[in-house]
Amino acid sequence: MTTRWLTSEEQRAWRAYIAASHLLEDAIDRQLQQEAGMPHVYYSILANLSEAPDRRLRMTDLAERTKITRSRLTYAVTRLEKDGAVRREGCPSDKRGSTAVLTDEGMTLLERTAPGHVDTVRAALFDRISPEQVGQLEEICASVARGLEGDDAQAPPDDVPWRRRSPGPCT
Amino acid sequence: MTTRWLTSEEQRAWRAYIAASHLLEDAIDRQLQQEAGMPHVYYSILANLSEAPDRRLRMTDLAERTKITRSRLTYAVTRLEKDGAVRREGCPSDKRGSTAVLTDEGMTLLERTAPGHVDTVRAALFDRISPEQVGQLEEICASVARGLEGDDAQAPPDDVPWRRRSPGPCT
DNA sequence: TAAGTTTGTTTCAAACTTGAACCAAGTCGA
DNA sequence: TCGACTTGGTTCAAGTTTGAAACAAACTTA
Repeated sequence: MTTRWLTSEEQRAWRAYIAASHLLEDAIDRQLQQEAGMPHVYYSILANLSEAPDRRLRMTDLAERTKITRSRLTYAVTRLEKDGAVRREGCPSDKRGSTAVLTDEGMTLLERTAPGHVDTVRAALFDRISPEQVGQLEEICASVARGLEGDDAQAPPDDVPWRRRSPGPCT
Repeated sequence: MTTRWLTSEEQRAWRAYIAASHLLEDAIDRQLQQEAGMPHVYYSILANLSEAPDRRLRMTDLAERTKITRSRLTYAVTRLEKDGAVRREGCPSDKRGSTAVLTDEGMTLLERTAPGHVDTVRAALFDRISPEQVGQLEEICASVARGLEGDDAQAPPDDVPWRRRSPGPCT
C-alpha cells in the first residue's frame, strides 16, 4: 500500500500541535522547576498520589496513570524519596510489589505549589481558548489516548482481533 | 488574587491532553527509533532542513523552528553529524554563526523513513479524529503556540507592554 | 512439586536534556 | 575607537530518560 501523506490541513494541524506541545511542556517545566524544584512529570506523580485512596499507589499502577515507563518511575520515585516527598513501602499481599506513599511533607509541597502551577496552565492554555474549544480538546485527546492506551505496537495489524482498553482518568 | 482552579471540564481536558501527548510522543519516538535510529526531535531537525532553501539553516533559526533550546540543538547536530546526516558549515557573513546542512545521505534517510513516520502519525492521530477535529486541533494549538512563542516568562507581568511575535510555521 | 512462564520492580550503561557559564564576533554610543 | 552590551554558539556538569537485562516472587502445569 502506498503511503497516504498528510493533507495540507493535517500538516498545518500537526505542525501547530508539535510547536504547541513543546512550548507548553517547556513553559510548565520551567515554572515547576523554579517553584517546586522538579519537572512536570514528578509533579504529576505527586498529584496522582494525592488523589489516590490513602495517598498510596502501586508502582505499576502509578506508571500507568502517569503514562511513563516503569524504569522512569523508579528513578523519579527514588529522587522524590530523597526529597522526602514520597516514601516507599513493601506490599504485604504481593511481596514483589512496592507502593509509593505521599508523605505529609510531599502533600504540603503540593499544596504550596499547586496554585502557581494552575496559574501557568491557565495562562498558557485555558485563558487562550474558548469553552467550546476546551470540550473539543478533550474529545480529540480522549480519542487519541484511547487508541494508544496499552498499545504495544503503534499500528495494530488487521489480523489482531482486538486489544484491551482501560477506563478512568489520569493526571 | 486567589487562584482560579480548573473547572471539571478543564480538568478532564487537561488530563486527557497530558495522557494523549505522552502516549503520542512515546509511540512516535519508539517508531522512529526503530526505523530511523533517532528520536522524534532529531527527525524533525532533518525534516526542517529538508524544507529550507538549499537545505541549510542557521543554528538559531533551526532551534526556533523546532522549538528546542540551542544547547539541545548543538548536541543533536553533533550526533547527526557523526551519523553523516548533517554537515556543519561556517557562515561567511557572520563569523560567529554556523549553519547546519542536510547531506544527501541525510536526505535519503529522511525519504526512506518518512512513510513509516507518516503512517504512525496517521494511525495514532488523524485516523482517529474527524476532519472538523483536525481544524479544531489546529486552531487550539495555534492559539497556544502564539501565546507562548518567544515568551521568556510564562505569565507576562502587566507592566510589560508587549512582546515580540514570530510568524510562519514550524515542524 | 520441579520446571517453565509471567509479573512487578530495579539496575545498569548509554544516550539525551538542562541551565549556567563561557567565548567569540557584532553593534552601539560617547 | 574604546568599552559596554548583545548575539550566535558551544561547553560542561548534573540530572534525566531509555531499553535491555537481571531478579525475585507469583502462577501454571505436567
